[in-house]
Amino acid sequence: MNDASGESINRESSEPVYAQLVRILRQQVTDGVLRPGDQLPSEAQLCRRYGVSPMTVRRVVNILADQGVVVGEQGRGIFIRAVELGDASFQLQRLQDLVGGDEPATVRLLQASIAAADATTAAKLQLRVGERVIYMRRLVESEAGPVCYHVEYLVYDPARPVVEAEIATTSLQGLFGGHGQALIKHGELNIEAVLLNDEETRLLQAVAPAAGLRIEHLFYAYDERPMSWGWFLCRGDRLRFGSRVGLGHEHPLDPT
Amino acid sequence: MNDASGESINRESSEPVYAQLVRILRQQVTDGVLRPGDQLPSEAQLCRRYGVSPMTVRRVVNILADQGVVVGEQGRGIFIRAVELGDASFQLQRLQDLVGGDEPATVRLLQASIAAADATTAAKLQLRVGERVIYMRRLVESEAGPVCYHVEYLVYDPARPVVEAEIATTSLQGLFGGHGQALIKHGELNIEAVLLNDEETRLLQAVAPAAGLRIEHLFYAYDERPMSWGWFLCRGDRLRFGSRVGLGHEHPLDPT
DNA sequence: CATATCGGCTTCCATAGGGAAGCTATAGTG
DNA sequence: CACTATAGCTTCCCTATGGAAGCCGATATG
Repeated sequence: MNDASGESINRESSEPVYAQLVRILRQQVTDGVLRPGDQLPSEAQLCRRYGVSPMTVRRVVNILADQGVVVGEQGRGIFIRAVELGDASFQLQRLQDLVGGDEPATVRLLQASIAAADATTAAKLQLRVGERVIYMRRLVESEAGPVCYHVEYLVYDPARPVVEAEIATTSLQGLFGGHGQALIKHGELNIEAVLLNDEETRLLQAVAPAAGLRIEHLFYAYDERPMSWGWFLCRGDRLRFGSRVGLGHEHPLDPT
Repeated sequence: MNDASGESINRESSEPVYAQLVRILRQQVTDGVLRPGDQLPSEAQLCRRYGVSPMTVRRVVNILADQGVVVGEQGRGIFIRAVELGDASFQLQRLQDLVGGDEPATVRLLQASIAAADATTAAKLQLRVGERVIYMRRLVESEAGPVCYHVEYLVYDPARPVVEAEIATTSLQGLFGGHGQALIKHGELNIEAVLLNDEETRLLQAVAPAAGLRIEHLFYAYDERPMSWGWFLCRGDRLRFGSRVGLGHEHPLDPT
């Protein structure tokens, strides 16, 4: 009450105390009350000021720290971090949102066949040239036209027959969600800009020469053997990844 | 001791208990002991099993949860999450690392002059057409040749004269780190694939037609007014962003 | 048999308190 | 004056405990 420094904790709210405090402190940063380089009140002071326990304050500081808002230096204090260009990160999730946003995009299966691995594919999937792979091509279409062209090579394993559902996947959710039956242990992604070749240009109904975003993916099964290699090819003018740094907006890692 | 289920907590280690437990549980996931959909032992069980306090277990679970390894459902349990394509995120930090990795890239200032804002620039910077802006062009070069072309428009504010240091920035660190003197409140980033125009092709010593990655940035000052607009243009074949999903590797958010 | 209640489990939140390690400025010593 | 020791602050870690809210199955009741 004698403290005119803004909001205080509402004990009745359904919002947890720690979340409230995170919000309050973030707000002070966006309002410019706290600026990069400034020192936060010490944890003990925050306890008194907001009437919460040390553990709660500790938790709040931890959250703010790995949100990149503050940085703590043992024995010195907690300081507001300056915004850096390198903080930006692009979530692949956005691709799903973007395309699935207005009108849920449909996925059309262009081809699904069994082929022999060529040199490149064999190298990626750690097979010998000529071994059998499942070759699939899909086209993601929104109402505005084709957006994304997806090529994928799957290791053909008679012991683990590829389920129909896998091939017939016709939703982006299917492509993004559990690939197969959650057989994937981990994956490596690469993103780069490329020139579309003739076929790609035609499929995406672009005008040559056209640039595209190529998102390559390589997934490994639980036995650490490559399982799927492929890439998404998106028209440069129809797909854009956005990101934000600093505050003045909701943090991507925020809950709810 | 009677518990053969792997590692236990080392009380003497300098590694904090919570960090050890995080590591142990992650390891169990990568080893396949715990698989997507599996339920973790309850928090109480984890306490007994590893001889740590409930609060510590709670903290561990929180960390794993926002690392995306597990997901907790109130009243039911904590479950291992399946790897999803959408989990991938590309850190702009990598650009800095990539170029600054082997041989630190140099930044050459091609131009720095005062110009009148055209329609596009004025719109971005919320100025009127014709108002003065600082126009800068930089070329980032590694020993392998030009990598990145940077164009930037700064609002010309006589009250806040642009420091020499700002213009003379010749290191990537300078470009990425504190832009100016940490005047930036927040920024918006966009990444897309584009065709290089003639000048860009020439500067980057590419062969037309060539594709490039365009990273556009728009920075706001603390008064919420745009302050800087520009973009990085990188040769598609010289820059690639990598990312990983799932385990079997160190998590990007891990400390130290 | 169908339905409702309850008890035991779960995740989650918050508190109070104690202690280790690190920084800094001050007081004391040569 | 130069240098050292110390006291008081800081972040950071961990424990022990209690309670809220949600899920689920067993038990009792119509």
